[in-house]
Amino acid sequence: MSKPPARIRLADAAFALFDERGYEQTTIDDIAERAGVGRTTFFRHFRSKEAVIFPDHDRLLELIRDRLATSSHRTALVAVSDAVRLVLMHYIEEGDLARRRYALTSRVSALRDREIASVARYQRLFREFIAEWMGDPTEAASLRAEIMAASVVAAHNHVLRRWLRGESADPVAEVDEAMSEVLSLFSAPAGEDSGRGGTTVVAFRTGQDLDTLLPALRRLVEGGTEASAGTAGQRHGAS
Amino acid sequence: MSKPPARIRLADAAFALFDERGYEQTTIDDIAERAGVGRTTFFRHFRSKEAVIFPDHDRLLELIRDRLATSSHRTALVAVSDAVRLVLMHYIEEGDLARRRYALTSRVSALRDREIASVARYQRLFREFIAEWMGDPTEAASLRAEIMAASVVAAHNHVLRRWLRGESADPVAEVDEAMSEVLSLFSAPAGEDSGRGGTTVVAFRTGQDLDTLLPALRRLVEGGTEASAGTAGQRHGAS
DNA sequence: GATGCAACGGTACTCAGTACCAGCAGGCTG
DNA sequence: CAGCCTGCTGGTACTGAGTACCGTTGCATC
Repeated sequence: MSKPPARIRLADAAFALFDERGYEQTTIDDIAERAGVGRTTFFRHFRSKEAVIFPDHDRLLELIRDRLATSSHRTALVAVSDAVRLVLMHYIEEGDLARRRYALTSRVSALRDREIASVARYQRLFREFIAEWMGDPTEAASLRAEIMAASVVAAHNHVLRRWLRGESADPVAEVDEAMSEVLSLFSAPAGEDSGRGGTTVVAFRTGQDLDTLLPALRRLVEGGTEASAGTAGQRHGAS
Repeated sequence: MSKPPARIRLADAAFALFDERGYEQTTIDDIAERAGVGRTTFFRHFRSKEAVIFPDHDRLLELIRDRLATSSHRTALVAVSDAVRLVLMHYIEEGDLARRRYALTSRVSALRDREIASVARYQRLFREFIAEWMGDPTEAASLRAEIMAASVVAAHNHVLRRWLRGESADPVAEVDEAMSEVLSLFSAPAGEDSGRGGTTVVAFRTGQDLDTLLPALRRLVEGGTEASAGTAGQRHGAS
């Protein structure tokens, strides 16, 4: 029975001790001692005490970056909502470990903050990707990119946390659903793939009744391209 | 010329030293020494080194909580997008101090993480408020609350950061615009305040042409309440 | 056997944060 | 005036995270 490598022993010892006495009550010396290694060895394998719990967020971030770089989706939002699945998959593969980590981060605010900071890095990556993809440097587009990224991340986190709490049997299906919810939020009122025979109706409110604005509606539908939306109502955002 | 209180002197000294040598290169002893007080006094006024830079996030959070508790808006989203203005106002009142802090948080990742954690607390508050307000414990509603909170916060941060970077002359007007952008995202396809004489058109795509679905449209508009949306198209989310 | 290399353990240090104790000014009461 | 309480202060000593450096051991290679 050869001992498992030090890195594994350290992680195991850390989780065990965190469970037994709590995070703050456990020192690096405690962990190293239980793992049967020196204190120095701990820091050789993990940059910090927190890093034992979040080992490969950096790697995951790189994975996502690659996925985005090589993705060929029709819209930036689809590409992003595809890439974010990598995170979910990663957690699911970790299985029980991810849940133990969740139990810890729920109790220890320092760890929760650290987790949040990691998530913010994904979100930033997404925001930059979307903004670049849109190639529209206006303020409105930039705002929209920000909201899109935030929505995707929020939806993902929602599903992830449900799964971590054991409230979801099929997180993959749920994340699909959540992403389509997000996509529908931002689906452009007109344009995109219009002119393929269907009808796209723009959502708006107006003081006029239906018959009054019907001509404008008809003009919009038959016009095909987005062009003259001014007559029918004020447009919000959207490409 | 009597000296300003220790708390002020400490904050001034801290900012000055952070600018001169950087955040990590400045020790608490340095700050205390320049402020002309003992090390102990520093920790009496600020819980930690980071807290010198983010003095009153807790107070602000309470302010927002109160605002939400006493607000009487028509929808949760309006209440939240109103409450988030408190944050913007607070920063604007701080003026140049807020900008110096921003310059610091941009460079020092530890501070950036801390800032992000604070923002996450607002977002959580908003999420809980919206979820409670909706009173709908279903999964879909919970997801929607999460996305709403994230969108409001993202929109706010976008405007705030623009102002902090000196790119915005009128952040108050911009935040109004940004919030109305968010509101329009989530404006319910039907219902809410219909039947008051205006017209609310539902956004959807369909394979049929406009004339075919016009009767259904008309029925929706005249029906007043939300009821039979099924005939016209598939509905997404919403109350 | 000599060489290079990778992982390890130990010591000593800096610095953030905590705990505890002691001084000192001002206001209040007897 | 004396005594006392209170708020603010400074000092000292401690714990624990994280860093730097050095010496050792084990192992493979030439």
